[in-house]
Amino acid sequence: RLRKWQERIRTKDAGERNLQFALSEIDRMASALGVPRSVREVASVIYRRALNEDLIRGRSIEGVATSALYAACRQEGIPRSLDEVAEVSRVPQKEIGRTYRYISQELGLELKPVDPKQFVPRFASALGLSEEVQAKATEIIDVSAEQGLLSGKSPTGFAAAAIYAASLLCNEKKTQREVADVAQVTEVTIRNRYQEQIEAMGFR
Amino acid sequence: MSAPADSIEIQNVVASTGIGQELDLEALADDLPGADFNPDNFPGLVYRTQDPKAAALIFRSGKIVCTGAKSIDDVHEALGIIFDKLRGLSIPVDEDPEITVQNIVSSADLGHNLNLNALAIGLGLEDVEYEPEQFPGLVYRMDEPEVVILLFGSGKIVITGGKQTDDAETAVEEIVKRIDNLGLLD
DNA sequence: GCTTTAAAAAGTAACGT
DNA sequence: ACGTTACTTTGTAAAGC
Repeated sequence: RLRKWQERIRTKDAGERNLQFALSEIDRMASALGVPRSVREVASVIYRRALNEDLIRGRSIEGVATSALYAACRQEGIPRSLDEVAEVSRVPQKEIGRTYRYISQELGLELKPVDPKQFVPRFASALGLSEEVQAKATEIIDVSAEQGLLSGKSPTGFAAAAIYAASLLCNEKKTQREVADVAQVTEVTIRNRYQEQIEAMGFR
Repeated sequence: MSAPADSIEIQNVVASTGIGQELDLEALADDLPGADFNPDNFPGLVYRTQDPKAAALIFRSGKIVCTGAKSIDDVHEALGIIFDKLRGLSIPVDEDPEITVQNIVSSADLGHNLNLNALAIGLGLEDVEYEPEQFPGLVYRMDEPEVVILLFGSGKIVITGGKQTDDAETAVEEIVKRIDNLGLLD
């Protein structure tokens, strides 16, 4: 009756407010990450799909919104690392990763593993490196991945090492620390990947 | 020729049982040397056996979980030790409590490096979870037998979720077939 | 969902020296 | 630049929040 109707309206209003909140959060995080409007739209679509499929029950709105944005970046070919996404979200990285795996599975997103090459332009320009270095880093990634060195390795660490190696080869040297900072990996990881990659390239 | 199935090693067996008798865990914690009991953290009392090495979680209801054993025989041996310890404390324990194996974790070596990127696509993205930013292993859920396999670039694998001794062997033979059919066994 | 227990795989990280 | 320790993932039961 009246009470039931009021509750429906209240629920509908609450749902509407939650959706608006999620979409505004996606917008805020997307701006902070500097991703184009198209990615925000893809993220919104993923979030609405998750909402329609009732995937938010038992999860935080912000967690699903962040994961939707992370997924959208990957789908559009301009991935952000979980670290980078977690920096602009109020949700812990671990929860973002777990929620991403869940919605990705449930919505059948079937996203391919992140390609380290997709980080090269962004990391290289943040370091002020030339197109030549970017091309070299891309080549190093292709060659070492073909030789099976990529399996199990973090895409950001793999890209960081290739950029470090390329900066040396092109006489535009950046320190391991500088590269590590923009890629958000440790110098140890860059060192380890770098050693394998220069060997794969036939350098030594 | 060493078949991958021959490299299978059981690493951990989880089993549950019960003594058919309620327990006073506070008293048991005092009477069992080496027992860990922190009811604020967890309702179970933790008791470790040395030979065979295993850990038991003992609950107020008398139900017991045994984990860490390297074989099903070790599970029975470790629980036998615990049953006798309890009887030694004048606690009545059922004659021959039923022991149910809940999970067997095994490792194996396929003997070839694996291209996990190609494998993720080949095995089917819908059945695979491969997020190297979060974990270096590819997670593959197999329906028959119903187990989960973790595959690594080195070709080493982990099989978990099985309840029968031969689940791991069946799973290894099956995954080798599937990988080979994809032409991804180098 | 979480809490605890065990074990493997390999990568990454954070300590201390 | 080492070495050590510890965390990530999978599965599983138990009692209770």
